[in-house]
Amino acid sequence: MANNSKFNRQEAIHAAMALYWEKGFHATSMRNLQDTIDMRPGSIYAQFGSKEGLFKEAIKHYLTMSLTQLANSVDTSGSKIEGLKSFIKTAVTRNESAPSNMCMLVKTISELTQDNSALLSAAKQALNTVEKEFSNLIAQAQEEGELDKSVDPTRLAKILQINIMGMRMYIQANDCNSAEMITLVDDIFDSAPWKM
Amino acid sequence: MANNSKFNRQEAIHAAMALYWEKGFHATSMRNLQDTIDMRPGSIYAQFGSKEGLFKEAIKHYLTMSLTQLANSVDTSGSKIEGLKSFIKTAVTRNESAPSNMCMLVKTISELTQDNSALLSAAKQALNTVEKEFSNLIAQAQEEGELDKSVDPTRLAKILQINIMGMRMYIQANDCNSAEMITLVDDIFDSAPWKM
DNA sequence: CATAGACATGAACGATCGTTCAAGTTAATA
DNA sequence: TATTAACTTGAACGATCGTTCATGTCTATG
Repeated sequence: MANNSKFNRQEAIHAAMALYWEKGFHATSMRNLQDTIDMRPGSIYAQFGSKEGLFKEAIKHYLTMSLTQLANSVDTSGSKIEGLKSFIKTAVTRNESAPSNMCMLVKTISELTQDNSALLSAAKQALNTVEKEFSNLIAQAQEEGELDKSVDPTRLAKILQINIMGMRMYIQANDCNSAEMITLVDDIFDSAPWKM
Repeated sequence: MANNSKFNRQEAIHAAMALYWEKGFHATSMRNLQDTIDMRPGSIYAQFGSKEGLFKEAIKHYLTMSLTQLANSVDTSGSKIEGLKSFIKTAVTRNESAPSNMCMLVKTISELTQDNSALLSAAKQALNTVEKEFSNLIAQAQEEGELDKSVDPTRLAKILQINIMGMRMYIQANDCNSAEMITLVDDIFDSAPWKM
């Protein structure tokens, strides 16, 4: 073996993810990626097979990051519901340093068609995993007496997803100030049918 | 003058809109468009100037269609609120014959970056026009005693937009059955803070 | 019938796309 | 130190991109 230490796979995937997240799949060219992750075409193709292969890795990495962030939120808050709330508030708060204010999975699902069916279903599945984790946390909160048992965790998770997607999309579409957005978030948290 | 009768500008724009709507801006090539709207490159560029120019026309046309559909909904229902509700229910109902289940403006705002700033702001502005029309209808409903005056029309319009965006995005992301979706829609309509 | 001018045509342009691969470089092993 | 295998490199490929323009086609007018 030889010459096998230089490159850091995780760093490359992370940088690629950031670029794909910002520009979307089609607007990101392999030459953009070459510059950003500082690898030459041969190495990229040896490692990831194709533009699609690298995108798949980017999605996987994005999902891992999201689930880790959610878990950290819960740990820090010491409460399932408060952790979930905090995670969601972060998601719907403008962040200039992030590649985009939208969820990368949502952007992908919005952009791609059946012409890239593998990537499309990978993104859908990842988003579903997040929703399932919401649902798990809600169920656990109920077991721990933190939340009324009358609401269906699956259903509540769904409604949360819809609201997060809507709010992030709204932020993308309007250059609204964050104070205004926070008020809206509070409204939505306070409103039926979930009462969190 | 001569040879000036053949081509129908509106038909061309309509067909182009459908293709852009389905595939998005970047994934739609001029050759795709040539085939779909049955025009040769020279004619397209004479009429629309560029790929961006044609997209701009597509957005304009989409906005016109949307506002017309909303007005028709209100006329048919004979009530501002019922018309608005019916318009929204149609929007969040799966429609296999439409180019996409998402709003073309939202798709565009999600896809594009500052690299296409003219198109991006055109889409944002169009979406804002729709929201303003929601707000107008709500205010009129209040004047006519159809809706409680305690809610702020601007604010309610915003919340409606957020929910529509969220629901349509959710439909795109999940291959959920429409019955399930309709129940969710009803839930959201029935829930605070708007009580429609 | 000839002319003029508006419009349609599609071959072709340079640029860039995703991708390949022969050649070079590196470091562990014999 | 020579060998070997893992890994990097970047020139180059054919395809396709958005766009241009010389040429052809058509019809209203003189």
